[in-house]
This record gives sequence, structure tokens and C-alpha cells, in this order.
Amino acid sequence: MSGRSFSVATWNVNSLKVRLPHLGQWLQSSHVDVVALQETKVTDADFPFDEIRDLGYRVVAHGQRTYNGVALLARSEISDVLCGIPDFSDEQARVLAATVEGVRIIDVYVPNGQSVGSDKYLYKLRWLDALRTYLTAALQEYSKVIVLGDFNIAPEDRDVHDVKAWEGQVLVSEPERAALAGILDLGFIDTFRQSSQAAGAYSWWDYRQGAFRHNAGLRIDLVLASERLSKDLDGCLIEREPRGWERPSDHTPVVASFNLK
DNA sequence: ATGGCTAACATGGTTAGA
Repeated sequence: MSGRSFSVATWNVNSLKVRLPHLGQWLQSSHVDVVALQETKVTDADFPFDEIRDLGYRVVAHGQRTYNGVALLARSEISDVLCGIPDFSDEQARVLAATVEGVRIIDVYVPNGQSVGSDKYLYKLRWLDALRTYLTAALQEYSKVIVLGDFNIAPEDRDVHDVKAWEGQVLVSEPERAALAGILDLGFIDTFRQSSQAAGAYSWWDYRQGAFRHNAGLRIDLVLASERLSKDLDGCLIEREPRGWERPSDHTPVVASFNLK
């Protein structure tokens, strides 16, 4: 018996003001049900709510000036909105959760970490520990949970274009990967890896030195699904096209499709 | 080769991203 189709996307837009036309063009063809944005870099007061409603989406935002900022777009009703990580004091707007069609959606913009051993790296590891605690509670409250966003961690060597160059560096270092593994161990599936074992499938390419042309990238944008939901997974696709458009984000959208039973 | 791009803030050059 066939269920209800439900598609969810993540996209680090690296400034929503600059990328609003890209978002509009992409949504016209993709028609996804839910979009989680990161690095909107816009305050809630300046957020383009009307423009996004005109694209056919309801929207909630958790933003700040200049840096960070997350938003959730959905074709249907958005409820039980929660900003940030509970019991974790953070001035940076990086997490936004809401329920759509009975699915708990948690949009995350994991800190970059700058360089291994730096203060920002230690903040990243503390932050990931707090996220793990949050997701433990979320799984107790909800069975259908999707955690998606810019994780700023390449899970495995096959998610890295040049393993020698990146080995031990931020985004690839062992403590970061262990923190991600600790989150997956709670009962989440990396939806891309459930549907593809391919190497060389990336979601981010540096702006410099023709990295996209050479496919010199990393897979750091992930859609994780709780075990209950992963049973309904149709597939996960990295949509490369928007990365090749004029004035692109350095990240490209990643879409997971479900057939909800 | 600690450069290379891009965006914000500002209006030149710094900070940050990944």
C-alpha cells in the first residue's frame, strides 16, 4: 500500500538576501515539502517573510545580524516552534525546530570550528555535546524525527575530495567525527548513505580555485532520520545544479524523500 | 604559495566562513 510522499531539504544559502532569487528558482522546480535554511545572516525584523510566502511556503525564522541564522519553510502548517538548544546558553542563532505533518524537524547550523584546538573548535565540540543531549530528549518525545543542516563535519574519508590534505583538519578531525557518530548512535540514519555508497558526492565546494569545476568538495550537509522514519525513506539526493548558477552559495541543496506510512 | 573567493559591515580593510 502506498503512503504519503514527504520531501525535506537542507540548504546553507550563505546570505538569504543574496540567495532569495536562487531559492525561488530552485523551489519552483523542486517543490519540496520542507526546507531548512542555514546562514540566513538576517535578523527576524529584516527577514523576507512576504517573499517566501509568495513562493507558496509558510515560514519561521531564528536569525541574527551578519552571522548564522536559520529558517524553516513548509508547504503545510508549522507548529511547536522551538529556537536554540534547550538549557544551552548560546548567543548564536543556530538551531530551529518545528513539527510539520507529524514529523519533528530540527534545523541545525553546526559551528565551523575554524581550526583544530582553537577556542571556536572547543565551542564546536561543546555545542555538539549539547546537541546530543537535546536529540536524546527529542527522540523520547517524538518517533518521527529529522535532524538536518550544515553539520560542518565530513562523516567519513569518502566524503572528502583530498583525504591527505584534509586529514586531521577541522571538519574532518577525529573528535568531530566521534561527536557525529555519537549523535548517529542515538538512533539516526544518514539518509544519503542509506541510499548511496558513492564517493565523490559533495554538498560544499570552496569558492576559490575552481573547486566546483574540479569537484574538490566535502559532504558536510546532512539529513539524518530517526530509525522509525528511515524505514520510509525513498532516497536522498544532492542537487548540484544551484551550485553552478550565477553568484551561487558555496553549499548546494540536499533533499531526502520519504513515503510516510 | 597562510594565498586563493564571497559576504557583511562599511565605504577600506577586517572578520568569518569551510
